[in-house]
Amino acid sequence: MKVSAAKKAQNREAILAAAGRLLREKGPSGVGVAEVMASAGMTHGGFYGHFPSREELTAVATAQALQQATGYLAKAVSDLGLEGFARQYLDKAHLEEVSRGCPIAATATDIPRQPDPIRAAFAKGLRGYLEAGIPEGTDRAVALSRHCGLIGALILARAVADEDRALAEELLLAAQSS
Amino acid sequence: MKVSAAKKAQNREAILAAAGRLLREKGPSGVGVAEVMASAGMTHGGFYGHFPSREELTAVATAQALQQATGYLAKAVSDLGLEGFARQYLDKAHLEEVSRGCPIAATATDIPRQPDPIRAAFAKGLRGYLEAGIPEGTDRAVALSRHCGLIGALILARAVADEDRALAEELLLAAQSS
DNA sequence: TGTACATCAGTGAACGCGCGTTCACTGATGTAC
DNA sequence: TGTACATCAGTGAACGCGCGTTCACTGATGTAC
Repeated sequence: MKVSAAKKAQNREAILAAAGRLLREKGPSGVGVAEVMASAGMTHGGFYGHFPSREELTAVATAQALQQATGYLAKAVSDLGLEGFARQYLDKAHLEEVSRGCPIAATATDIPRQPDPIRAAFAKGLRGYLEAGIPEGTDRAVALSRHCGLIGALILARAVADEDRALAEELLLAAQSS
Repeated sequence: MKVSAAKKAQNREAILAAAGRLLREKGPSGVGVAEVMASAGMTHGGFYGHFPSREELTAVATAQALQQATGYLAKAVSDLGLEGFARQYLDKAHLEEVSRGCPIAATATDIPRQPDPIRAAFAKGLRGYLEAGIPEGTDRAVALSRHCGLIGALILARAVADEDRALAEELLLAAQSS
């Protein structure tokens, strides 16, 4: 059952959207062909008409996720400044919003174990993200360090959120005021 | 071929040591029964005489790794102060020393996806680690925030170390003087 | 101290399951006339 | 505009592989006498 070219493009977007969600929820090795395709409303066999391999899909999804995050960051910093962004980033709601939240905090420790294309996509994406997160007139090192603190706090808070909610919220709050 | 009780205890330690290494290198789901046992000089079948399941081994290895890190942190903070520890923690050498380096920076984003016992071991271990990392007379929130920054910087630096070494080193340096 | 025997730590084959990938097939699309 | 046909997107069965777990077996340990 062939589908129209427009529908095929739409299916590719659905696959990528599902991969982006799974990437954040389960990490790069949690992006499974069968689950992604089911989540996009198809069966697994059709996957290879869209991407040459699971690895390639994961790399594209990684690049896309970091681009989305960069766009969001750039807008927030320009609208609210770095500290305004920090307040949003460290909001308690971000603890639970894993599947559509920051892809860096969701996957960072998995990256060194991934194959080349995924690591490359992440490295390129992270550089773009950080460059976009340095407001005019802010010292570069200070801003970089600030982003390390924000991302680190969210990662640690999420790691303990289920078992030690108090510590999770304390970390978010502590990182808020630098 | 039964072995002596002393040898059995020694084998258990070898299994745990191998698991601790693999935990840091490949994450909690990278602690595989066959690889751990081979690395400890045995075959996989004997594993279940030491631990009831792969999951239980991973939980014990996680608890042990965080205890080791806490011991190291406590000593460094008492000898060098928090900023002295920070300089050691952010040393370039720590980028490569994954298998015997900080287990938090090696596994943190994997933790929310792990089963209960592993998450519990991590949460308990992280609280202990952080409490041990607040020097006398230092504001609690400031110290917590500082640890978020250190761990976040190492995680991000490692994520890009292979593809963008300059950024990796810049992040370590930026986080040093925060 | 020496001997006979029960115990049990580790071996390696086997099983079930999930997952990435392949492939013959189907039937709707879109093109050539 | 209508018809005939080639194309090709998606289906679902099948394959190979790795991994966690089980189990019958072996032979060294350590205990009872």
